Amino acid sequence: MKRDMLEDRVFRVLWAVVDSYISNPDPVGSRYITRKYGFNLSPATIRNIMADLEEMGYLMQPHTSAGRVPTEKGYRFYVDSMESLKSEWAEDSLLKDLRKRLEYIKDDINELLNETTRTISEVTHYLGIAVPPKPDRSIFKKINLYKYRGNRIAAVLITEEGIIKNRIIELDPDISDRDLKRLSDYLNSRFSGYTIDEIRKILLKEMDSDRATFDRLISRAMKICEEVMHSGPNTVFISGLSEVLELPDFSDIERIRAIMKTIEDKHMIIKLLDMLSENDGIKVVIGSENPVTGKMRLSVITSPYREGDRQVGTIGIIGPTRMDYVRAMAIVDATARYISERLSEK
Amino acid sequence: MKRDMLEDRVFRVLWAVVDSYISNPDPVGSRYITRKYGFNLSPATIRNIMADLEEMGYLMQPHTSAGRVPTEKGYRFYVDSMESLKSEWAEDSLLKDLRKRLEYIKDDINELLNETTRTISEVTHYLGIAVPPKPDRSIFKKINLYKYRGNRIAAVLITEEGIIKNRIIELDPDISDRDLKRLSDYLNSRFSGYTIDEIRKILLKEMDSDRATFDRLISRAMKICEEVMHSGPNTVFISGLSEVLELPDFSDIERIRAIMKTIEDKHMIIKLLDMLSENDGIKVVIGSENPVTGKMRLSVITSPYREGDRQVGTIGIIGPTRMDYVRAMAIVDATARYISERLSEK
DNA sequence: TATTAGCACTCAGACTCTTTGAGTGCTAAT
DNA sequence: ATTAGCACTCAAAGAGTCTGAGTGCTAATA
Repeated sequence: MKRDMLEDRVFRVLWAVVDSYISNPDPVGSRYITRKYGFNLSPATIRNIMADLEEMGYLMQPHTSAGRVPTEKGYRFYVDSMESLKSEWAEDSLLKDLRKRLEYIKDDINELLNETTRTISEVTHYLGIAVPPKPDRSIFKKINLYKYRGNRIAAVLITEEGIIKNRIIELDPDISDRDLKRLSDYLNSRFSGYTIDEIRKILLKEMDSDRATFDRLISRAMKICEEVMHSGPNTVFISGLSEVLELPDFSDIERIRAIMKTIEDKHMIIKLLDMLSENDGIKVVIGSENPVTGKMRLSVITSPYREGDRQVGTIGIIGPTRMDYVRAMAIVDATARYISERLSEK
Repeated sequence: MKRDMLEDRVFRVLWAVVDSYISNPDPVGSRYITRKYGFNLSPATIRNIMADLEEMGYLMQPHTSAGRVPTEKGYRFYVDSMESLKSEWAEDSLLKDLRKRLEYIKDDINELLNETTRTISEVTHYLGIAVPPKPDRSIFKKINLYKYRGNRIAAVLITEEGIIKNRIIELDPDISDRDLKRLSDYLNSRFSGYTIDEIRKILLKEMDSDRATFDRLISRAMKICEEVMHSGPNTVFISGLSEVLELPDFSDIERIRAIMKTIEDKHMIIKLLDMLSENDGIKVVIGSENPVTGKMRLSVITSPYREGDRQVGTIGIIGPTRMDYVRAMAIVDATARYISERLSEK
């Protein structure tokens, strides 16, 4: 009993330190805690507790005569302890605002996501990020081929989800209109209803059977599919560079550089987000919990969004580890929900 | 005669100051000039000349006991005096490299431009920028409409240039397949061969005549055209944020912030580049010569690229006013040529 | 008359030294 | 178990000094 009381108190102090540090980037001292968080204890006692917390790895001192600052472990505790209070996250007015801002955006998913990242970054002052749906798991609906300048053809692929991919492809020079028609008929009848992923697999099989090498129709079809499906560099939307630079956390030039470098390498970001979006729900990665954010003291909060019942992409936030996790999580959560709603409506 | 000699000498000193300052961001002193640029004059004389140049507005002193630094007027002189030496710009090896790097990129113009900005930024260490072709002046080739989820239709527009725009449009709910066919036939027969700009004008006229308001076919057609043509947010490709941060010119955080803000506002950049690309050839804007780069001590170098004989877009560089103009101009020039070549081949 | 040597002067930047104050850990008293 | 009290630490800010690169001016020189 006594034991429990103690522990509880210890963690309330930890919580207070994190809470204070999040809203103000100065190391937190014992006196400040007593005054502001009204434990009925003297600074000396708090000091003892803090020393314990430091030993346990939740806090650290930037230098001997300074207050304490949370370690990643400390943030982790804070975040985990918040998760149970999910219901209280929402700041209604804020979230309503959010929706309002996105409401007027047209149905184009890219525009929607782009504007989403902007909005997120504006309200949080962190980086807003969004990965658009990968076509891999979307369903082939129709492909159209047009002749285009000599030996090139333009291929337009439409999926059930409304993703439209297009690409100009160089084909053998002498393809006739009739061939083209046959080709697109073939593709449409053959693949309609499969996911892109499945189609890719089918194509691989076909390729193995040597029959394909002789059948021009199929080899052409394959080429087209390959090209169209791989087209479009994997993009991520990122906004808020200027926002993020306003944060006191990024007053160090070296740090800014490191971050820019990371951000410019979109592949890395995509990889990171992919890792996080494997299953449902909001996720928080704190600093070195993930190699990408690694040494840069960055945290990432993400949530997948759905189209119907399938999750197709991810949105999120990148910010310093000293981040207002509660607010950020609320915002990411609400935004992801809203996007899902938009994509799934009707 | 004597007069000319003098003037010539004065400007050779100016040239030397700019040249030196460009390769090394320290204010340039009189002694340094005599040693490094081998005028057969004493530092004292150079000092006199520099004082003259300062009075004429070509140079300035950061503080009394420092060397001189070029003003914008000074840079302008430098750039203008270089322009006549255009032929010597090319560093062959560099330009060949450039081409090699872009060669393997597929025919997709966006990918090409994106990679172009990357390459430029990497070799110059400044920001690489590119504006993709505006569809406004490209020629309508074909539009295809597909039914898509209830009352929406997917419209895909192909232009002669191979720009493919697509958009999902909400139309009256009860459109039949036959109507859709009629609609696309109408659009295709009516507008084929016109530029997007022209079509827009035609549409405006139609709108005036009240006949249109009653003819469903036309009003629908109009809606579709409007939506498709306006679709796609105007984008600019920008690369090299991390590169640019390595420059000594951007060791000041405030400056970085200002720049980020400018860059994030793509509309501004587009506006800027549009202003510059009105006619042919390479352009250099130095600092406050343009309101956008205004107080930020940034310079912009741009060159339009062509498709066939029409210029369709712009590529360029943004960097600090203390920029290696000659090299940068050479690179922009060569790159624009190369892009034009690629777009116009076949 | 144009150039230059010489000299006094200026000033940013680097360095050192000191002060300040917030915060700690430890010990002894409660 | 808690706390008051005290000695100690250390970053940050300020003051003073030194240095060196660079200037402008004047008087001597070619």
